[in-house]
Amino acid sequence: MKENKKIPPATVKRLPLYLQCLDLLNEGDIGISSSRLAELAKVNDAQVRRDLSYLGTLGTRGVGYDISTLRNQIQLELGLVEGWSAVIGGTGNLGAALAHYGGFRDKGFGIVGLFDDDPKKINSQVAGLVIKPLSDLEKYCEKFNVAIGIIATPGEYAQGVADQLINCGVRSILNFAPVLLKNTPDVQIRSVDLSQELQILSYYLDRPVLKAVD
Amino acid sequence: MKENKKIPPATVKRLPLYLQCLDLLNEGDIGISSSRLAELAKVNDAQVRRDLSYLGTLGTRGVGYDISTLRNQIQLELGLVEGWSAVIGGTGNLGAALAHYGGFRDKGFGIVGLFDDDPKKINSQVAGLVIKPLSDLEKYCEKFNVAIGIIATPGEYAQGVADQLINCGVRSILNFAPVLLKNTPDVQIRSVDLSQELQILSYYLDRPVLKAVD
DNA sequence: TTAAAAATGTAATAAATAAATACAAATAAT
DNA sequence: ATTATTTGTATTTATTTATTACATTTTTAA
Repeated sequence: MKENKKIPPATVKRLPLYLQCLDLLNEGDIGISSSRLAELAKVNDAQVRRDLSYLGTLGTRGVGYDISTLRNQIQLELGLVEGWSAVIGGTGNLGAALAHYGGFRDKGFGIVGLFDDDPKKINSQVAGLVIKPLSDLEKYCEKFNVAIGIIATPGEYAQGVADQLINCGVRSILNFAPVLLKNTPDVQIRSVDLSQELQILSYYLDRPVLKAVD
Repeated sequence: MKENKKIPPATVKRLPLYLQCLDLLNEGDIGISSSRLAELAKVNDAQVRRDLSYLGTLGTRGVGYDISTLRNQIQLELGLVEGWSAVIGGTGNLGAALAHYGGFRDKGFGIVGLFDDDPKKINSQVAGLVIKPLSDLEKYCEKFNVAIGIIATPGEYAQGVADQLINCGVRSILNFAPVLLKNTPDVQIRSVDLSQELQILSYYLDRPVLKAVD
């Protein structure tokens, strides 16, 4: 368990963004300045330096940051080098999309199981994985030491799947179902609601002057 | 165009949440108090009252809020009654998932076109819609008065699709590709990066004591 | 009829976040 | 050597968000 350096949530949110920006650079590039990174990430350059300073003294005065050091340190801080295993509950279109999504594996997350309770789907394959019934969840969690559960079921099944995940020891859940999951102590739940995002966009649709924030 | 009442972004973000919570209530329920709604939405009850007060004087002191009035007013404020048309660019797994996703139609958004430049996909059907080449985008935008573009392509094509959408007069974009789109004046861009969400979750995975914020 | 309870609306305050400024310290370039 | 560059960080300022507190209104009930 890492000690709690207490990086502000707003900074944690920007770290993946910085990582993304670093991937835009040319292969040959060695270093980058805070101002250049700020430009790519569309934030203030002092903010970049402040954010990065939470990870330690990474840069060199008068020079800038070494790109590969920066990438490594951010990945380390975010825990992207731990090889976390994840499972996906729900294998409809969204579940399948997530299973195929290369972005997860690129970032060090391995999808080790797909689960669904629809008899028509069980034992069929998606993205090279055989869909299993949720009753097999515990077995998988033990075998692969699953750290993350991704919920992609219709709303009405989401809480049930969450309960089973938590019951199997999963302590981090990324929820794509359009429901608010119950809070459980020591369980981190992060929800992404596609329709809510569209609704927020809709508000600003009529009001081009206003600027939405993240 | 609506006048700019300037509702704080944090409030705009919670309005869809309140709408979701209202849908959880029993059919028979007529009214709801700020504290009950706060409990469902997991926020402070004063926050609920403050948020709702931006929409006008909706409640009755000593009584609470009329559920259907509340629902109507939030929908009105968010522009969910305008029947916006949307198109989806990119018809891979994620695009298909979004095309099938009922949550959009439920909230008043109509998907009127699917676009992809992969010859193997053009003219095939997904969710009852025929996939068209992006060269047809302009025609569709005129015909259906498309207000929203949803980008679900791989990262490398996202900016190109965005440019075409903007060129066709689309002024609101919901981007699911893992790239930062260029800012364009008067164009609202909202990005959802699935892998970034997972990375943020990953940070908190090792630090159960800390509490993530949205 | 009056008093107590319930609940909103909002002013005032507090907390968190973000942005800007400033500058010493380290490095590189001339 | 001197100048220019750039980090790291302290300090300040501004902005946004969240919370507290309470007057006001309505309902309930004694």
